[in-house]
Amino acid sequence: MEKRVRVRFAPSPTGGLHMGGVRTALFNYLFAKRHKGDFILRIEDTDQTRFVEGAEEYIINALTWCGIPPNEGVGFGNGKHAPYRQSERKDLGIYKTYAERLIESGHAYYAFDTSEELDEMRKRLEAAKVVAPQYNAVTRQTMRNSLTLPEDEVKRLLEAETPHVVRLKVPRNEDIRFHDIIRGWVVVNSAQVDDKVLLKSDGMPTYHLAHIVDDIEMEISHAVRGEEWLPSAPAHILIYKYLGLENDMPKLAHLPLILNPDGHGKISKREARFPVFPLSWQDPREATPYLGYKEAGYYPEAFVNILALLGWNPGNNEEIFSVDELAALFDFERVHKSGAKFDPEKAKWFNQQYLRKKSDEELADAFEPFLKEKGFSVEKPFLMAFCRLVKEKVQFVHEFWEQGKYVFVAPEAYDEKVLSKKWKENSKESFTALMTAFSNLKNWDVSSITTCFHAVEAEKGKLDMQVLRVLITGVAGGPQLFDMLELIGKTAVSDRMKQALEKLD
RNA sequence: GGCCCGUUCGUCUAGGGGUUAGGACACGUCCCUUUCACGGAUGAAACACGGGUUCGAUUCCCGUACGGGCUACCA
Repeated sequence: MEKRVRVRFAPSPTGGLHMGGVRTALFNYLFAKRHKGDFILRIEDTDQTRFVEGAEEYIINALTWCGIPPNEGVGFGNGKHAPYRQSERKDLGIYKTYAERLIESGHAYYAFDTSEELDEMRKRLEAAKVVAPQYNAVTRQTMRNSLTLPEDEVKRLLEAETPHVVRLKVPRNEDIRFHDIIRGWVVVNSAQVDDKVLLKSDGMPTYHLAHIVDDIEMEISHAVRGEEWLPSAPAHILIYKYLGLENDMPKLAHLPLILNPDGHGKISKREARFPVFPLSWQDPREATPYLGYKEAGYYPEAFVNILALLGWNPGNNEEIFSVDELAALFDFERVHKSGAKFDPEKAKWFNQQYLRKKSDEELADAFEPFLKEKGFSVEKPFLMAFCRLVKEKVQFVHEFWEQGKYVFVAPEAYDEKVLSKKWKENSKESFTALMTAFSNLKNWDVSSITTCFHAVEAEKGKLDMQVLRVLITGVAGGPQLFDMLELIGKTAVSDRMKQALEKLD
């Protein structure tokens, strides 16, 4: 019988959760949904030195904003496997029990080496032209551990509470073979694996031990994580094996990384030319906050959509998917092996697709605060009409201002390019006639404006619409002109034309 | 350096032993439009290289190159 699908997202609270992390969370969420399983948030706070205030809360908020909330875990309700913070689980003695099991079966040992001694060992090896110095089957024989020290000495050190770690005893030369859902079979020789620290001298487990213990205890069915974990997977396989849990271990899936658009490497927060965090992140150690996708004007649906298509796609030409649609389609079979460079331009396009689906009312409500900030306040129906007109031109709500501010403010300058090309000898006369005709109009709506415009043209000859646009708005482009005129209003249009015609000869 | 993973247009990708190698973003052109967009059409643009295997390889295998990851008492 297949195990119930239970997956986890297990970040460490060492900073803001960036988009790579969100993508990992997303794939976990999607997979859980698809199989009607559980999605768990576990906080891996085993490194006290890297703990960052506010990070955990940020992670919870970010997942919530993205619309991919876990249904179990820190911040999302306790299941029967609480607690979900590793620091709390450590206090329960969970990890120590497993570490002791490994020691008893001879697969782990105590090591008393100080960090100075470890440094010395590395230096010595480097001097001897060893390219990758590591604590392993060979070097452990020269170090101070329960494998080299006399039994009574070890006992004495332990009783004296001498600082020590517990290390995994990795065999010297043994092929470790494991299966990854995305990558297939991977084989690594144990000579490449060092004797990983399982329990640190402060009593905390390392990631390597802790995640295995928790995945087992929490009945995790699939361990889905970033590709950066692939090299340590062989050590993890060994731990499962030595614990006798090979058959209970979760299936492994290592996700491809999200890479920087132009430069190299995985995406980093320093890149700064586009947001890397879902929500703005203020690191307590830094002065300036990082802008998030939310603050940049992205819809969470768009953000999630973008992320979903980085390293996965449904196999057809469709690109716009809601989270629910993604969940119905998602499959590790279709997850790529190679990393994907993130394209900020396409990200904007995605947001535009979602913006266009919004109603005029939603857009008006969203834009209102921006307008207010600029010092304007208008009736809702007016703002809705405004949004209807301008929405085709924007990718973000805040762009409504830049793209349509002339509806609210009379222009101070007029597009030189258009005027130098299209402003003719008789332009002033014809547009003055148009202005007069406009001011005599009884009804101020698109059809009256259109009729009036044509009537003046019949009398005075062709009137250039782009010139008219420039006279009213100052700029060469914008939404449907006559609709704009209607919106701006008869009085304002007349005033603006008058002002413009006075400035132009 | 070592180990591991990868490699289709600039980017995200579809495809897969025989295809005019498809789509999307960005870019160019045209149509629609008395303005501006949207929209539509269209163009340029890719199988990293070298060896195999095969009647045939972009697709399978091996090398090379390139890219990425890891190489901590960090995750």
